[in-house]
Amino acid sequence: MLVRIEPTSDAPLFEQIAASIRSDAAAGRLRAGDRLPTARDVAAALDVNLHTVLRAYQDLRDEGLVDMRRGRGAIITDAVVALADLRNEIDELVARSRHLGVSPELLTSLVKEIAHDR
Amino acid sequence: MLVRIEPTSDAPLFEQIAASIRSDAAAGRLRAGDRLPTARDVAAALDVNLHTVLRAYQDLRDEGLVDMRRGRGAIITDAVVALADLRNEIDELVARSRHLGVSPELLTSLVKEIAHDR
DNA sequence: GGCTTGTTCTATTTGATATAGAATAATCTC
DNA sequence: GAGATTATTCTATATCAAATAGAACAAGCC
Repeated sequence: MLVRIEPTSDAPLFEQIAASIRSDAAAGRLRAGDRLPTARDVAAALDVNLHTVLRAYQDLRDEGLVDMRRGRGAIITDAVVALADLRNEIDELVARSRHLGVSPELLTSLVKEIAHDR
Repeated sequence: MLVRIEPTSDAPLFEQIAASIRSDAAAGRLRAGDRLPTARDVAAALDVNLHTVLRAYQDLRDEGLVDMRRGRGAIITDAVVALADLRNEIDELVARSRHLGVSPELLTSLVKEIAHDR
């Protein structure tokens, strides 16, 4: 499994790392029970600090996508199944939003608000 | 029109202001051509800095939801129509996501990534 | 001309980001 | 059980972006 970051992107490193893994999960390239590479390995491979990778992993844990334990590493949870199910619907929503001329920023902001309300 | 902020929320003020207006727009409480209260009025009413309100307004402009010009103020664009159309679909996606046990954070992150990709 | 309104400039404070080192505790392997 | 592995926690620091703030400016309106 390969974690990718964009050196030109202005998004924080830890967000890029998390996004890379989220993306793989939603695309079906990661399955429940799969182990992520250890934070130390990723840090070495990308030449970033261990804490930066762990911050990304912890965000993924907060989202419920991975399970973490010391000595064992980070493991993809069952949430990945639901995620793959949702993926098509998200694609459709994004496509429809684009067709209506609604900007990605506006769509994203609204989904965020509605998802967190109540 | 009433702009609301949550003093207890840890979300930035400008985001709360933008969210309040976005929410009104998506719910149909704002229509194309409607004028937002002037930034100075909102700043006075909420007792926040003028720049904080303008930052919120400028974000809404970047999203395409309002049109701004000096001397005239901030006016809701046609994008509000598409937004009301999308609202139901977003509600459904959020409901389905919740039913599948996917956290709001994970859903939001994924929508953001998919909407901004390509 | 005078008022209103967003825009721009400069400045400061606060918080997030990223890095670093070291100690710790749970888990696995042999 | 011994040792290695791995995430966790703690302290610390340098850098950069976010957020707030005051004042002057320029476009639009009556």
